[in-house]
Amino acid sequence: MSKEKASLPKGTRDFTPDQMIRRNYIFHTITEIFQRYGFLPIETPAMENLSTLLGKYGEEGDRLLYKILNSGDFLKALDKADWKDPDPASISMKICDRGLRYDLTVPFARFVVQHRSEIPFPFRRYQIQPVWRADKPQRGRYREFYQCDVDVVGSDSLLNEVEMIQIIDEVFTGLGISVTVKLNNRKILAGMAEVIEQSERLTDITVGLDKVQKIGVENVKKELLSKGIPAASVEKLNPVWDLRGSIDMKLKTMKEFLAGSETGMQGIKETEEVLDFLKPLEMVSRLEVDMTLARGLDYYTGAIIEVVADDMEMGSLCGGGRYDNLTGVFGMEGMSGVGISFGADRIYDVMEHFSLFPDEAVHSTRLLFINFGAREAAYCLDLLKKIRRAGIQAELYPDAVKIKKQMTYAHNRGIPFVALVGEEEMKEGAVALKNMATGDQSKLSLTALISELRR
RNA sequence: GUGGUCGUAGCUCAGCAGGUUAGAGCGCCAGAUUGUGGCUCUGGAGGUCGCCGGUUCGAAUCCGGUCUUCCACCCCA
Repeated sequence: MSKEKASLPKGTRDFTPDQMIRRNYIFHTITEIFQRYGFLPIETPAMENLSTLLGKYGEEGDRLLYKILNSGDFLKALDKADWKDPDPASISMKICDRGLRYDLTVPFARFVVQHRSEIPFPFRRYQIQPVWRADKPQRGRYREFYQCDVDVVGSDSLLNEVEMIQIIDEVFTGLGISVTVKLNNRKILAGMAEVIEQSERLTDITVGLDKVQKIGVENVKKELLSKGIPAASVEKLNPVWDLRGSIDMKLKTMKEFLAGSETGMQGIKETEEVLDFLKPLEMVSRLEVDMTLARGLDYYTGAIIEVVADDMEMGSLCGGGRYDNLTGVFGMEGMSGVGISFGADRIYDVMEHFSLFPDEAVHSTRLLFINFGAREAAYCLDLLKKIRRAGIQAELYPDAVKIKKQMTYAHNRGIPFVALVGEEEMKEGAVALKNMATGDQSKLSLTALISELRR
C-alpha cells in the first residue's frame, strides 16, 4: 500500500500554536477597536453563488476566482459544441454554480440586500474571515488569507471616511507598526481622465498611474502610449507627475489641473473635507494624499485608501474606499458604503519582520502535575479541580512515564511550575512545588500553593 | 496567466567536472542520574538525495517532465 505524502495545496498554510497565539493577538487587537467604534459582527459562507462574485472585481478578478465543481453529473450541462470546440471560460460557467469568496465586501453587499428589512441603517458591521484567490503565491501573497473588514452602508457622510482612517491609525499604532496612510479619490482620477479627454480609458490610466513609484514616470508614459492613448493627452498629465510638497500644495495644483472637470473638483472637495475633519484629531501615522493611488477594484467611486508599512516592501496592509452602488447589482439602489480591509497575514509578516509581538502573548499552562501512577493521578485530579477553580491554568501529565521525561516535557513547553505528588506527599497532604526557572523546590499545602501561583 | 528559481536527515545546510557503505551542526532517543528539566559526557536511531522518466557499466550529481518554494511581470490584503 502506497502512503500518501502529507502535503497542502499551494499557497495555503497550517498555523502552529505559536503562530496562532500571535495571529489571535492581531485579531483581538483589531476586533477590540472595531467594537469600540460600534461595529457589529457578521459572518458569511465560504462559498457564494458564482453569479454573486463574477464581474465585481474586473477581468483579472474573475480569473482569480476559485470555482467549485457542481455535484452530480455536471457533464450533462455541456452540449456538443462544448466538446467539439472547448472554451474553458464558458465551460466553467456551465459546470460551476458556486465559488469561494474573493473578498468580504461583495458578500457583505449581498448580505445587506438580503437582510435589508432586519438591518438598522446606517449599518456598521465588521467581519473577520478567510478569502481565497487563485493568484500565484509570493511573499505576502497567499491563496488563502484572512481579511478584517469594517464597513458602513447607508450613509453618504464623509464622517465615515474620517472614522475609517481613525480606525486605521488606531489599529497600526496599537500593533506598533509604523505605516503611511495614502488617500485619493476615484473622482479625482475620473476628473484627470476627463481633462485629458480620455474618459473611456480610465482603467488604463489609473493602472498606469499606480505604477509611477515602481517603474518611474517615463515608463508609465510609454505604457500609456502603447495602450493607444494619444501623446498629447499623456503630455497633459505632466502636472500630475510633478506633484510635490505638502498636501495643501498638491491640492492647489490639482485644483488648477482639474478646474474644467466637475467630477474632479468634487473629488478634491471631498478629500479636503476629510482632511479638515482629520486635522484636529492628530493622527500618529503619516497621512499622505497620493494622486497616483488607484486601487484595482472596479467598484470604488469615491475615497480610496491604502496603507503601506514604512521601511519594508510588503504591498498594502490595508485598503478600502467608498462604493456608491455595490448593492445596486443585487437590486437595491441608492445605498452608499465605505469600508476598509486589513490583511491579517501581511500584518503578521510585518510584525514578525520587526519583532513586534509582545512576549506575554504566550499564555499557557502554569503548573504541570507529574504522574506517578494511577492512585497518585486520581489524587492529583482532585487537587487540579481546586487549582483550576482558583483560575490557574494547570494540567496533569497523562502517562506515568519516567519523571525525567515529564520534566523535559514541562521544560519544553515552558511551563513555569511543576507539582510532584507521590506517596509521601499524599501521606503528608502536601505538594512538592518546583520552580522551573530557579530550580527551587518546597513542600506546600494546597492553599499555600494556590496563593504562590496567583502572584 | 507569462518568465525565472529552489528542493539532500525533524530543522539549517555541506557534498555534485557522474565512480565503493551520502556528511555536519542543531534537534530526537537511550545511558551516566531507577522521585526531578536546563549544563556536561557517552552511545544510538533517522535519508526511495521532492516525484516520474531518460542518458550511462554506474546518477544526489547530467537531461526532460511534474510538483513545491521563492522571485519578477500581472494584479492585489
